[in-house]
Amino acid sequence: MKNYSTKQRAILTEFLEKHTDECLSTTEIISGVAEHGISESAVYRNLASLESEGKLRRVSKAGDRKTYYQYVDCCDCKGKIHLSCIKCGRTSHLTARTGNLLTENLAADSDFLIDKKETIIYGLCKQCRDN
Amino acid sequence: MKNYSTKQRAILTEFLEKHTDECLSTTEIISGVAEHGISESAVYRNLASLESEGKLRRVSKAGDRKTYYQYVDCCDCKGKIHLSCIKCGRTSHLTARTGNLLTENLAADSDFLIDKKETIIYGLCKQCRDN
DNA sequence: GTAGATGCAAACTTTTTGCAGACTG
DNA sequence: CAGTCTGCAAAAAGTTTGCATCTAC
Repeated sequence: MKNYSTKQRAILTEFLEKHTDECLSTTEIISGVAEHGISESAVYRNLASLESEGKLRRVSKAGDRKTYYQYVDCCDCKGKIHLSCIKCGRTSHLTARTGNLLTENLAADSDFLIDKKETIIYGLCKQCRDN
Repeated sequence: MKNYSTKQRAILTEFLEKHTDECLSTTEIISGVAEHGISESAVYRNLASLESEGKLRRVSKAGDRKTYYQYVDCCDCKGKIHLSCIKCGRTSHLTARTGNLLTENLAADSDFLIDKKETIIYGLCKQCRDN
């Protein structure tokens, strides 16, 4: 079963790429692309397919019952662990050095093999901490 | 608005404590306590309240659209970062040493203040990696 | 031409809410 | 007694699915 490149999939992907490293709720995505001509069901089907391809990650926020998605297919993200601010929602990346050190320590301490793509470190970014 | 200690809240808490560090879906929780006499709505209300007290964390699993909950109020969990195996679902803890090192590196690299309670590191545990 | 994808509407599932009665402190 | 919580049933929200039609390759 291969993917056809349809207009709808392109619109959705373009929208997600514009919002790389932001967490978007399903509702936001649906209404964000609706005007360009995609039905709700096509959005759901494409989100599921992008997720299974590993280009999209579903995340949940504390104290909020909605489903959020984050596009993680950009080259910046490759092999990097995400940092996500619980206050402003913005995402950045762990430096390779600290990431590698963590990977090594996890292996040494607990024989645990980290999945960098799935892991998100939550906390406060510099700006939000200062305010 | 203070919490009354009701029979239902006690049943739910006891159930969750029995499954510390496991991820339970809402459905599993509801059916797990139903026989002891709690309505679905009371479960939802108590889950929400435990979550807002920080005793419970909502998590989502890749490729699965359900909502999961993890009880993080046990003393073992205090101040420790969780490791969660994406294959078997079991959870363990990052050693204090590696946790502190990570905290320091995050502060030094990115001025990022980690929230240990919210952060989950995903990957493969020793057993699952070997099989 | 065929495998896939889409839109729509209906079916489901999950979660929230209103309300009267029951319980806690 | 006042403030909360519970169960139930109804409502709302979120997600999936069947089907006829359309599109990509």
